[in-house]
Amino acid sequence: MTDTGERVRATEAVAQERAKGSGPDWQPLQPQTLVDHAIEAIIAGAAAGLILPGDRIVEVDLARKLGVSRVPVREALRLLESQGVVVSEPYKGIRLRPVTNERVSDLIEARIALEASAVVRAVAAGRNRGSHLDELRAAVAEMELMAARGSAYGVAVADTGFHRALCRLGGNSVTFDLWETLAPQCTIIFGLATFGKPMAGVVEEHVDLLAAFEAGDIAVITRTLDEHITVMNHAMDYEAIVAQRRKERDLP
Amino acid sequence: MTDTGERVRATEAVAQERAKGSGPDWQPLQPQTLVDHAIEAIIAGAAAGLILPGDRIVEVDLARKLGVSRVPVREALRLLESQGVVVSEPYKGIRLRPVTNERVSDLIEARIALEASAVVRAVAAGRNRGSHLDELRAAVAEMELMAARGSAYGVAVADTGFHRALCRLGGNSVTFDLWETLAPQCTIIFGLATFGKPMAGVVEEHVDLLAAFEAGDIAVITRTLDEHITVMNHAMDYEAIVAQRRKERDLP
DNA sequence: TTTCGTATGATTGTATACGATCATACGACC
DNA sequence: GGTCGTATGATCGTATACAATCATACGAAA
Repeated sequence: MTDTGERVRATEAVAQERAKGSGPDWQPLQPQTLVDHAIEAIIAGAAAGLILPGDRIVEVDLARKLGVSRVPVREALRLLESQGVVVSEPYKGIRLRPVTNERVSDLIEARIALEASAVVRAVAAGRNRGSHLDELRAAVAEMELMAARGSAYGVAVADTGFHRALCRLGGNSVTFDLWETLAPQCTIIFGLATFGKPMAGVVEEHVDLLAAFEAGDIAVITRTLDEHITVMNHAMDYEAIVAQRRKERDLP
Repeated sequence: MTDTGERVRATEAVAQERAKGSGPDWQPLQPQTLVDHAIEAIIAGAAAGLILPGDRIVEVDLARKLGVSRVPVREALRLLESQGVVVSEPYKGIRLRPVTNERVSDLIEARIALEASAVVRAVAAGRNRGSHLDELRAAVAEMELMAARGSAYGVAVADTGFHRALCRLGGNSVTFDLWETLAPQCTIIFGLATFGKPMAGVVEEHVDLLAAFEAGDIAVITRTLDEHITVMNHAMDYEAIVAQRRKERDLP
């Protein structure tokens, strides 16, 4: 049984444990340091639009807002920098990474590449049948529920869960960790875009994806994944969305 | 022209600039903070076997050895943690990530997946001809030179350069950054393994790879890349190598 | 003998204080 | 008027000091 050894947030750690299928086991609880809290807060703040892509992030301000000193904030920012969430220039400052349509496209493409690799491996290992699909099915069900309720956020969360589970089934912990690296950035971007229109279509797409996965038809899976790209990418102008958000915020 | 915005070491930044082919341009020089030095030192130390996988890393000791305070060391370790080079448990300690054969295999597989994705995109964009190949050719030449000199380390460096260039030609900065994330771990592992035997074979493989790339034959490229995996993976027992190193170090 | 409570040293997490660097603005000099 | 030197406030980088936590060892009580 592979253990990534990474530190993960408590909620995810639980989900990860559940996914192993070996029943509810004791989870060696990890202390939540202020660094972890800071990381989560920054991502959440970015996804909520409190800080917009390109915005300056001043350590002391952020530290004051979070009620901690600069040190944990700095360490959190360093970690986020290595994930590409923020960009930093020594002695000049840190800012939330600006969003360009090209970057969004690259981000999605990279994510798809990782997932495709994972899927191929999962199918090769026969992890595309039976109880292995439990988590995927649950995610789809959740997605349908949230779509019915009209909760775009809920759909987005379930969507992320689906792809995460898919990636984990590949069994390659490195690939999975890389995927996790990308996840926060996706959260931020899609959070800003409110994941607006499709909803119903998205759900259906995942149903298809799941079916193709169970059938082991890699060509179909790859094609379906690729459609994600084109839809996500050409359907929205993320730069415009950010500009719009900025205008809304700066005027009143 | 895309700018990843990441902080990179000066030497790499220069190479990156050169690779753009737009002539020697002014490089906006980046201050080298102690954090950067610490990162480099840790990776170098690990690759040189000063610290072995699984070894405890005590902040204050490392800080003393590097002649700096704990803060930059901590930040460096945070960054390396997010890259998977070290693992950390709050209040308990940080250690160099233990090496298992499975992990090495996963690492290589993930890297190959990224490179394959990049290659497909590079070929699709027509960046597999003419001056785009300059850097690749240079890397192969360097490899041949180093092989002739019998410098395993030199070959390894050139090898890394080749694959980095290949990945960059894909034009997806996210994919490239992910690849860079994996690079230090590969450096450490292959550094320990001394990259021993093949040498001549490795050089030849890259010549083939380059030819296939120029021909745009994706199937051949993929297959050649996959051979890397199996060779690297099944040819060596990394766990045994580390154990051997440890024994050598602990006894005298 | 086993188990539990407590003390102790080591190590990490966090806060504060200080030094280094940058961007900007202003005024002197040409 | 333009260019350069210099001052100033803001911000980041680093060092030091203190608090929190852990692993271990030791001893008392059952």
